[in-house]
Amino acid sequence: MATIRDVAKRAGVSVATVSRMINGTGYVHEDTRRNIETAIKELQYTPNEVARSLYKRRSKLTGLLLPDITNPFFPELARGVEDEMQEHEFRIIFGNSDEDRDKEQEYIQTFVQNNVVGVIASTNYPDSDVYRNLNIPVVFLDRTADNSPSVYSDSREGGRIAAREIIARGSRRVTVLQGPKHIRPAQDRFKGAVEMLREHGISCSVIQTSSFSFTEAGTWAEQLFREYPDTDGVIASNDITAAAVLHEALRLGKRVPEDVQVIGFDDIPLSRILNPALTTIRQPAYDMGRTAARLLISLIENKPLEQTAIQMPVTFTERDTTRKAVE
Amino acid sequence: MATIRDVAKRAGVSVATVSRMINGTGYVHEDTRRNIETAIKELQYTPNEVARSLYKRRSKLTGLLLPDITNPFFPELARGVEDEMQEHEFRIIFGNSDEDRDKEQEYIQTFVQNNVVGVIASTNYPDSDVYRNLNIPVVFLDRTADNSPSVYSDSREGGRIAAREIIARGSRRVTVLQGPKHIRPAQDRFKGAVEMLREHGISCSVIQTSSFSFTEAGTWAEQLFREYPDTDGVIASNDITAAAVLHEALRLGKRVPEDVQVIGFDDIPLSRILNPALTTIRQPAYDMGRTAARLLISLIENKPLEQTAIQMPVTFTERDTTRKAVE
DNA sequence: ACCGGTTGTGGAACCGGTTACACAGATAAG
DNA sequence: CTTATCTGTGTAACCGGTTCCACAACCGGT
Repeated sequence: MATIRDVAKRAGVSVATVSRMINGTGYVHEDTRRNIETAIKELQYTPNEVARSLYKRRSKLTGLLLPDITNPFFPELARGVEDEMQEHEFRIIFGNSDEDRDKEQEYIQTFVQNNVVGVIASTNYPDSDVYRNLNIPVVFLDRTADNSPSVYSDSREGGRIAAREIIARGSRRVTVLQGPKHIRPAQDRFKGAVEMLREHGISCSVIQTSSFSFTEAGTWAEQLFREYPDTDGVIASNDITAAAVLHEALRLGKRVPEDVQVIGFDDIPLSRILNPALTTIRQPAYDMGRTAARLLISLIENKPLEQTAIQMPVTFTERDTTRKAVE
Repeated sequence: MATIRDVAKRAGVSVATVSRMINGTGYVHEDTRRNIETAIKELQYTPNEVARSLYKRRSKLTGLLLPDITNPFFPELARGVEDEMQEHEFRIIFGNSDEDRDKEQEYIQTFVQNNVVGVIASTNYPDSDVYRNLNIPVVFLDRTADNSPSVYSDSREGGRIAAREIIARGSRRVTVLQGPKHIRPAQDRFKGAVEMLREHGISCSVIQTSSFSFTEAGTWAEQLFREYPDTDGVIASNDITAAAVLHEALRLGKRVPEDVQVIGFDDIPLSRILNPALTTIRQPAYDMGRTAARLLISLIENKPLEQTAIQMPVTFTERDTTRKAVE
């Protein structure tokens, strides 16, 4: 690997001049510039980012912390983040937290040890010391913290919409899947749904789930129809569990949406491919990722900002697991 | 951020001693050790990995290059890689290549600029100069290159199995989805399937697809049933396209598996949740990721290896989009 | 001819670690 | 008692960049 000194020697100048030429800071004579350029080409020189980062105390790296890339909602976020970062020459150190505080802390620590310039985190503990003591910008993604930069969607409203729509379409014995206790957005969705159900005087059954994993989702679905066999409407806590519920309902010979309606949450790519296609509350995941990255970059560059807590719209996406609304 | 000099000053020793104590190299008196430990705690010191990396010319970072994290097959790989790396204290710089040579090259370059110790890449161009000139270990994942360390599965055999099983279950007018031209495993699956079909004297129709995206998958599915309406068996190039085919078949009122059988490839998590659940050729994605990471780590640590090209088994996973085999 | 500003360049300190080397005291062996 | 070895520590060079500062040549204006 060629160093800046090799280039300097070959071009017959000092390292300072090479550095200035590369970074476009300070004066460099046209002839010198050409010499350096050819030297760089001949040696296939590329600057060592580590050395740069050490002196400047800031790299071109950012940290991205997500609960679990295996949950199809997160790759969308990740991709949005990545694309935006990529366009601004930032790179990403990535980690899965599994919603685990220790793992999360460990990652954040290695992020700072590597001089990252900023962090995007999807965490349940935005108020923890780990973040408070960080002296680089952090953007919370899919999660909120008061007064902190964040990009999230209105889960409570999403829950309300789901309930409103399922009621409007005739379900009266609704079961709501509560979602993992420690995951804020899941709880907010749940609250929103229950709230709206109550406002309409409709009582509901509840199934408490403790993860979003594909394998366990089937279990909740079975439990649901075992405990509440006459359910005629299910509000799931995300699309994965909704898909499992749908699967189980059909397995039991129920017709969807005629006998049971199902509404999911997220609108992951697979939802439109299910049979019947899943009605769901859409979060614009990819855009959320991009927006979070954009926000972080602004923070990094100290740009003035109108708002740093960005709420994204949640939309009712009507497909085939719900009936037509009665006017 | 506290530096090693701060710690040294506080503990009343030199930086060399602190460094030795932290790294467990050389002698350190028990009393001195305790002093340093408390100093570290009081200052909340963590070593700057960038400085380390600069001197040692190797970091604790590895590069992971995948085509598109949005394709549900890759998060499984990524997760496998991440978990194994995590357990060995390595971190990951991540990038999506979109199967694009330039983007790929750009990422590899920034990987080396950041002193990564190794790279895991899922690329269509394993023989390109980018990799040949790399003087750090590379493991190709989901792709092969002769004599290079790689972890992949036997796509051709997978294709053969898919064809064999769909024939055994009675399909005679089979359509094979070819998959993107530049993606090796997709072509191998295709070849395997066509080969086996020919061996059984069964001719087949072919639909050429050019991506694995969710949005376009629907288009290929429509085209398939438009051009070959009497198809009674579909061998898809992966589970996403299979899901789209399944969706379209049902939309057209065909019964699956009675009228049309469908076999996918990959066995992504969603496959078992589809209705009917998708029969597919399984690749052990998570394990592949883990294995690749393990292999890379061995390479990094210069461990002697029996084999560096690791082929993973591909298994026929029978679910409900195929009929029972006739004996 | 003199002065101030612009242009162009190099030397050297610095970022925060690691490690080669020197050295001193203690201990063990002969 | 001498010498070799082990223990424990500090000084300073080094990794590969960036930047401060000094300095020289050149320019135009007075």
